Amino acid sequence: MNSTERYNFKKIEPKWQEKWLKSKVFEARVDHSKEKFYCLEMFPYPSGKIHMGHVRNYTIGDVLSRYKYLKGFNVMHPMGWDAFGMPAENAARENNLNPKEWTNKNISTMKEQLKRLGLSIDWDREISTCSEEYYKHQQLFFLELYEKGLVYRKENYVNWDPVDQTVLANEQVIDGKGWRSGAVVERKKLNQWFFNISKFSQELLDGLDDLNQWPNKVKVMQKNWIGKSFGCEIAFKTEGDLPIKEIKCFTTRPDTLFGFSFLALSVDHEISKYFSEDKKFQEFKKECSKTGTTEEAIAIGEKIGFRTNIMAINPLNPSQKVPVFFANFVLMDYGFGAVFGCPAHDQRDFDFAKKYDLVIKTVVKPDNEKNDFEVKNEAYSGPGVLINSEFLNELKVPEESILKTIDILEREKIGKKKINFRLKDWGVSRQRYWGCPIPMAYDEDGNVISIPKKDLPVKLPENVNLSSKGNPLDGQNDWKNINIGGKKYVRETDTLDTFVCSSWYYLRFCSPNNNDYGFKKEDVDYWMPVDQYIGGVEHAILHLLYSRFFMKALGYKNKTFKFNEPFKGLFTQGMVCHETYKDQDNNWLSPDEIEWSGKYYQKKGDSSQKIKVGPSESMSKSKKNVIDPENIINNYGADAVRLFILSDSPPQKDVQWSEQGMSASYKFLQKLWILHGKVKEKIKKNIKASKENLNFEKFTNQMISKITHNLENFNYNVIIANIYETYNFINKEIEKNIDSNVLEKNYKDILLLFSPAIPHFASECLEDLGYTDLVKWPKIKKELLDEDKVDYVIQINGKKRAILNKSRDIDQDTLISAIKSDKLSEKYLKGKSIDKIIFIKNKLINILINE
RNA sequence: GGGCGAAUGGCGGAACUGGUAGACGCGUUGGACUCAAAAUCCAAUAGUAGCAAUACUGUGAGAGUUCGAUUCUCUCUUUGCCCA
Repeated sequence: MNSTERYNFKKIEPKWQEKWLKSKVFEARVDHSKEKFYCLEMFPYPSGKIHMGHVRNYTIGDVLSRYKYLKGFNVMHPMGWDAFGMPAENAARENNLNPKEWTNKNISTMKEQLKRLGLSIDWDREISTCSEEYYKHQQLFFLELYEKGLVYRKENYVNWDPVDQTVLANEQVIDGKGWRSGAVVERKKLNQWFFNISKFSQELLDGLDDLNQWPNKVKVMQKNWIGKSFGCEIAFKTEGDLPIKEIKCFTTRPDTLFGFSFLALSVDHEISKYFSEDKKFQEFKKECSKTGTTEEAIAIGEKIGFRTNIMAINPLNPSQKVPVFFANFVLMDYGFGAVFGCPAHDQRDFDFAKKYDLVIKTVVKPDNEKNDFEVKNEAYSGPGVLINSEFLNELKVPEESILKTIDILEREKIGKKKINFRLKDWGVSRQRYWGCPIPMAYDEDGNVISIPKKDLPVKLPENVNLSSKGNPLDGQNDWKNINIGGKKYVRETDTLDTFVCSSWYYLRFCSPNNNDYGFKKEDVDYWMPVDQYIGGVEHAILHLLYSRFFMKALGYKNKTFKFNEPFKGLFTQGMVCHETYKDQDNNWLSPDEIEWSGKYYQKKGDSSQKIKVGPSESMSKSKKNVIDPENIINNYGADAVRLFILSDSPPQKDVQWSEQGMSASYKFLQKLWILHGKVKEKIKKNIKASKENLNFEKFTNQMISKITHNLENFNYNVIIANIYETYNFINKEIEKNIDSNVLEKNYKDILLLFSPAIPHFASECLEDLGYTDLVKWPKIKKELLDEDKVDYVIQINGKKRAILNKSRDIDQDTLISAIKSDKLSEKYLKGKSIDKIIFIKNKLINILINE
């Protein structure tokens, strides 16, 4: 090598990538003599090309894997493809392709792109969820869960797109219309398959306590999603001309029962059937569906009700009878689809009562109010004391009041203590082609049977007409009509939600080639749980909760895993953002359609078109603020991209893409390369010296300590700063006379410290010095960390006045006399008396004087 | 509406357990090299005053605890994210 030669990543990066692949250094094998480390990033959806979000996600994971590898762990760092899903089906329909071909083509493109990032992946473990080899195991799991009673079928309301003849997920309904067809979405009852995730509500909640390596915010989100509430089930007796004698409600505030002034029902409540002939009720129902059924619409929208002729009786005060309403703010999903209204202490009930002129009776007063306190302009939902509640008066709200009231209700057999969860069962049926077939069938009477396990997998048929309306599998008569044991059956034509595929892929990575079951127990026992899982926070709830559920469901009843939770550590990285640009007609422009004129941005080659620069937002195709990683890697190389994507922000926060930052990272590697040449030359000179050695050793040692600490804490942006610091230091120090042996040893350690972030570069430099097979993370020499001289901060009355470099471990008096002999004394202490001295060993002294 | 965070130079961000605020990078300015530009190198860069040494102010605002607060406590403001 010649030090004047530029660092040629185009030659060097492919060289190392090939080397790593051929020598299988990243191949993971069960080895009980070593401690394992399972590093997993959320696997990508093969949409076509990788994007910057992937680059960031996988770079973060790679830094960690490489570090753990050097630390001596047996690392497993696999990669796969979340390959089923709608985009493939849509793309295939639009371009008249086969989803499988489309998907596999994307996979091979993206795989090549990922390889060019130099990731330390064991590609022998690659899996794809759309392969039979994968989904056949999933079908078996489905049957196992079915046998355990964790899978069932029921009728449920869905968002139905009447044009596309399909079910839409909530997020596919935009302003009440289908995202693709634009048709007004209907509510429709459909038979669907469900996973009984709510059976594990309490377990899923309790499990969160043990996940101390998860971000707190994710745990809080899951906790809220599970939504445990403690309360009471109350049966209200009713009067009226309907054959209904009581209505059950769930409430978390039974203590406000004396403030009861109406009972509100969901329009889907079973009682609604008695009103099916009532035109006014039908109109009301229609009105309700306009405002939408999401809780958001309900919270913001107007509360409306439909008054029935039924009256409900207050169980604690039978002389009180209140009207029963249907109301748009009650959801059938929550409790029993019925709530009792206490306007004084619930804002929603308050608004409703005002509108329909209902009684507002105050039953809770804040502690600092008198007994005649009355709720006036808004509901009071805070703590206090019960009033106007007869035998409940003076109970403390909420500590005493709720439990005491429940006791009374239970004694009187009016109510029951109850825990309610918000978490609903997981509907897994999708009326789609490109998914895992559900291994079930129906006989002529509609009775369900499961496909015999020996007949698995239920393969997806290949040549399917995707342009038909509705579920393409419905039209596949050859495929759908089957014969089991001489009897005719029709296959289930729905496929599984793709979240099912991603709920167990982390297990498959442990035994990717095991043919007769989804995994091998001994593999899973060794590798699981995932030590570090890395991905976007957008999966904080669904994917992570489903995976946790799946683990528990597989272990339920028969199998026991050595662990309860699939992901021991979780890290959620931020998004990659970029400025947005619009021309004067408000059309989005991509960064390469614009240029800097010297004063403002203009359209390339058109100085008359001034560009409006918008805020930096997450990269998205619709806003055209996307930077294609492939171009960037071609121009700057993988290490430079890794360096930049790590450098600018802490990994858990959003990072702002900048061209300048990117090119600075590239230039830095060039400088580092030149420096490497200088160091190498110095090493070759075989200098014997001792004078400056300690300096270099101390610095290296400090860097080992800093970078190790920062790696352990995901401060990856600081690691990059540490690399720059190291460059600055060596670049100055190298001018001095350094012993060649010492230089070589320490510089080798420094290159090792660099290698998780910029692996190609570091490997090349190490090889250039003759180090080819290094798997040892440098150790800190404790004795070098302690300097024999220490900077003491000298404060006078809490203000920093000087820094004195004195011997380590000196006592207070020695330091004081040193200060007194310093010019400091003349300036600040002369003629003043010292009141008090605060002395912190090896750090600081604070002298308090009389001014 | 509820929950959880965040707020530090022109910008992104450092600061281990309360103990030198602003590491590192970007940008900007000045200089060197060059016929010139780019690239590269050197230097400066929180604010105010000053030629300077230096002094004072300063981590969203206000209070509190402390010898000492970016860090701990309370109130407020702004903002982000999540559930809706």
